[in-house]
Amino acid sequence: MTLLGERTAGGRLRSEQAGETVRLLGWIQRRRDHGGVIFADVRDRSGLVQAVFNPDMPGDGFAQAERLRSEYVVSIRGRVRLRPEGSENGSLATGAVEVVAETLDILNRAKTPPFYIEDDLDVDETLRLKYRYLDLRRPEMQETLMLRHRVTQIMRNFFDGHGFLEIETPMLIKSSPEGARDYLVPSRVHPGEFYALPQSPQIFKQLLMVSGLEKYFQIVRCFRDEDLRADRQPEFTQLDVEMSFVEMEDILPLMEELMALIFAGTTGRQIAAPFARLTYREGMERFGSDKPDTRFGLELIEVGDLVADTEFKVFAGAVAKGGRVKGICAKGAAGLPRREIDGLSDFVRTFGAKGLAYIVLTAEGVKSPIAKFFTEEQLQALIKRMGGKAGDILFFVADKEQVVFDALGHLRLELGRRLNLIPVGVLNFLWLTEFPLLEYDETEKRYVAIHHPFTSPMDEDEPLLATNPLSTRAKAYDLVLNGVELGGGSIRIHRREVQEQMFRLLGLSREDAEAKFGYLLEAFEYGTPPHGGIAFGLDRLIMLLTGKDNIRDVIAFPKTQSAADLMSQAPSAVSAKQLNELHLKTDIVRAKIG
RNA sequence: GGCCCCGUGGUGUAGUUGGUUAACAUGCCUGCCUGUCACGCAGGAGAUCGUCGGUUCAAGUCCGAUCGGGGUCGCCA
Repeated sequence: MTLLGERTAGGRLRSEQAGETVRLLGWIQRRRDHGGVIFADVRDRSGLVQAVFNPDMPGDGFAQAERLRSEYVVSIRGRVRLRPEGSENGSLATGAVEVVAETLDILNRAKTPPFYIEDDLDVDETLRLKYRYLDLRRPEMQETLMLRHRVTQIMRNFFDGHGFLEIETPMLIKSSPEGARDYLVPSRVHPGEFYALPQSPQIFKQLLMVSGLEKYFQIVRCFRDEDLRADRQPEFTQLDVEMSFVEMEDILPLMEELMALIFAGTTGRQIAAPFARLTYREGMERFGSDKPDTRFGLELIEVGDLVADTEFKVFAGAVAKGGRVKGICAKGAAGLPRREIDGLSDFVRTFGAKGLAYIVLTAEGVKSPIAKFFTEEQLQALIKRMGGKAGDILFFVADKEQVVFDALGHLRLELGRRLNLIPVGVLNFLWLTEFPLLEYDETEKRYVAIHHPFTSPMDEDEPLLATNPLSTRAKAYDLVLNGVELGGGSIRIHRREVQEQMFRLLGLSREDAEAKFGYLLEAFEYGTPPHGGIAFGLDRLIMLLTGKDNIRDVIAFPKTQSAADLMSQAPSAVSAKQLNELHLKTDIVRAKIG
């Protein structure tokens, strides 16, 4: 019998196993040497169990046990027995039993690790990332990866059961001009030319629909060379889905079913379907966001009509210039110190607002730097519209529409956090629909696709493409959970003329469109079924399921904010020989490397 | 690219208005200990205070730059 063949999962031993002979394979979590008897907690993937070494054990076993240190790798053969009465450990799953060692083999010794291998670790993340293989020994990290595995298994079973095919798409693909910055891979065979790593398998999955595969899914790595955030890594994993002959109403319920299965199969939470829906417009007007967190109120309230004719030029002027004035009634916020209110002013400035007007409502009356600009009637009308009561603060932003939404949307979230309005344990799933197809990019002076250039306009809005592109709505949808965008998709364009019109709107010349996307346009001429799909960010989903607050904690080997791997030291310089083979020269002067 | 926070024995922290032996806990090493489980007791080793430069009689402490990490705005179809 091999070691593995007779192995027992130590963390699963219970009193029922008392009397059994077992083989433990694992790591020494901690050794407690009492001179005459030695205890050691043995850790494996399944958990911890206490091994006991007595001086009368056969051979040199006890002498070996005296040499044990943290993280030594051991093989222990012994007998499970109930712990002596009074020495049970209630805080350990295996605390009713212990393994009385008969043999001990030290399979490998270990240096003292740079940090403790235990949960609730309080150590610089730099160190964890440098020694990621040790960090991943910690139970909470292992549980996260196990949960992640369970989620992908549920996904695969689900899609298999619904007749989907898991099909791989290439990782070395053509660079495309739209969207995020590409990661480029130089071609050795084609000097001066480059592949891109996929930002998503978008075009390939559409071509699979052209091919008649009908139902596709893939759990696939995607790459975007943009700056990192707590929830953004340069490489991340998507659940990618595409179906033929579908409309939005086919896709959304299917995804709701999947989400319910995932939550039930991991956290055990039951999820009510169908999910709530909100149009993009409503999301912006009420929450100032296209991914609203609907777990709490503090909705944005329109006051433009009430302030258009007042003496307060900031408000009246904004309305006169076609801008907007909206407010938030912060319930019970009147206790906020002046300094904190001023801080909120700086806060909204980061989102482009020029300032934050406020009215504090107290039992004695209003306190506000802007109250003097309003008549008593105007003031009362404002307070009434906002539903303000004594103890509240009314906040206002007046600006261009997008700035008002953005500033108040973020202010709403910030106030929700500060005032502890966000309930724990609530899961608010929400579909956002009717996104605009396009927006205008001021820096590039052209339209850009909000979702991507392959998204179909809504049927009734198709004529608007020619007359008023910005008001065209898309057959696009996002799934939002508690203010986090889990994923999104759309019904795609499947007719060449419409796709060409789209490219024209995006400022691509006929030649550019042909050069960049000619193969897709041509494919559309060979009988392309109507199709659509969706993609979910797997890492973010796992982050929500595990309650982690950053994406690095749900990825086995993540990168830092500067896109580096502290363990392997990637990226790194390469040899002149490698560069020569790829016909590359850099303008970076650096010390010669090996 | 902008703004903010952090960097002191292996680890987590303290270090006052700049002042001479950089403190505490834990870990590590040695010895003792037969029922611990954050075992206990006794002893010991371990730091050029991220790096470079400046101010000063004197810098962990003040100033500047730089490197590394984190958060965020821009960016992320």
